[in-house]
Amino acid sequence: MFKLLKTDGHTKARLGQLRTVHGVIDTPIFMPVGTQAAVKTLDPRELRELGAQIILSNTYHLCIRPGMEVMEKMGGLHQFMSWPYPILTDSGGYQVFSLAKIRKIKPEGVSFRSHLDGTALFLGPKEAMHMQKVLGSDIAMVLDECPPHTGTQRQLHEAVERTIRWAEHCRQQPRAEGQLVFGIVQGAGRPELREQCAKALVSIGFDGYAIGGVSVGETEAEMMKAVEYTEPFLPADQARYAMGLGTPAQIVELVARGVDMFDCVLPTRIARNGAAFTRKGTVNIKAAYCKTDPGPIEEGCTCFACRNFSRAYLRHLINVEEILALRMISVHNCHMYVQLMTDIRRHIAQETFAEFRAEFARTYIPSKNLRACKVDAAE
RNA sequence: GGUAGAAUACCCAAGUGGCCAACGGGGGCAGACUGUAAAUCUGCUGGCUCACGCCUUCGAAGGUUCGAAUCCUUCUUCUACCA
Repeated sequence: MFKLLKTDGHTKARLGQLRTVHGVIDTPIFMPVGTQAAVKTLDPRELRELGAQIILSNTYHLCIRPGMEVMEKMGGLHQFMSWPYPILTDSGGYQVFSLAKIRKIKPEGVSFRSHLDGTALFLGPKEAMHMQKVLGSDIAMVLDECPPHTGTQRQLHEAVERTIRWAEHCRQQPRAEGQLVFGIVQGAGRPELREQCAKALVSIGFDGYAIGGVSVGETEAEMMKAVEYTEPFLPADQARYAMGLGTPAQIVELVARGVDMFDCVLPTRIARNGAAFTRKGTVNIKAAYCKTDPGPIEEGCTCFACRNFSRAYLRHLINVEEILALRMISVHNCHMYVQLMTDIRRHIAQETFAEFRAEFARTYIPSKNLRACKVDAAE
């Protein structure tokens, strides 16, 4: 259950705690993504050392491999992956949208084919909740429909209607002991749909509310708008979770808009592609200028990678394709995200969050792509 | 000493008269990545403008031809075999 400890005086930022079966987590919080029962390249000890309190995993992927029979026999996800701390599982709604090409949406769920071997699968509210019960996650997500943000008004409206209906069904399903269930607000960039969806979910009543349908190809400005259209309709005494977001700068902005929970593949994915997040922006460790750079990824960082290795060494490891490079940059990036959240919480507690936000916006240089979004936002 | 073969951009390597500034790899450089089908994907990689275009390249020097990396001559270097 969520406990709101403090609300920032100048922004909508909140300080809170969410009690789950496997422990209490502090919000605002970042959840590293462990889609297939592993945060790519990192082991539980490393995750714990860098400060991760909760991780995310994915029902769709675990359903395909190893399958729920295995998960059940192995005693659930925590035991299987040796992570005795909180876990949030996504329902698989996003995967159905993002990778199942041949899919048929029906009132009772989605039939589609596995991206691996084409096996015919069916995922409905009942299946999604049952699998998450088997997994034994601390927080289960309802099955939602996440349409492309470019959808027509009618498509988006239907997706919202279906998402609400499925949410009702999910709510009625049996769940694991103490498992929290979060509803997911859809509605793309349409204020009226966001409002409709949020209100309907709140009236059903969930343990927390997620804002979905973001980071699906829209601009940063549109993404912020989607959150702004949704947040006012979410209860203040419940956790709000922005699904799949975001960059460090976006997270700071979203916290200021009242979001408590985040997950994003960027820190781990970008790490494997040779780039690191710092408080000043991303650093491409592959880049030539790191060739003889004796400094750490980020000056002053206390993560294992920065305490021990130079950029020059990490760049070398990338060049010769040593796996250690991917692990160390993943350690750093996750540490950076987790540490950012710790700082955010401290600043909210000390009433200095507004200043922190302004300073961050001033000093963090986003990538070119995101800079384009900033220009977009200014218009 | 003789015979045969080979020399292509940073490296390997295709190309054997015009469609060649030259396939494809590698390497190098740059960019992308947002509820992970991602240790992935995309672009650039002779020079100048960096658009069109122009200029200099395929061991070296000559030659044949309207036109040569491609044909001929000589030279240089390397490889294999024979002495």
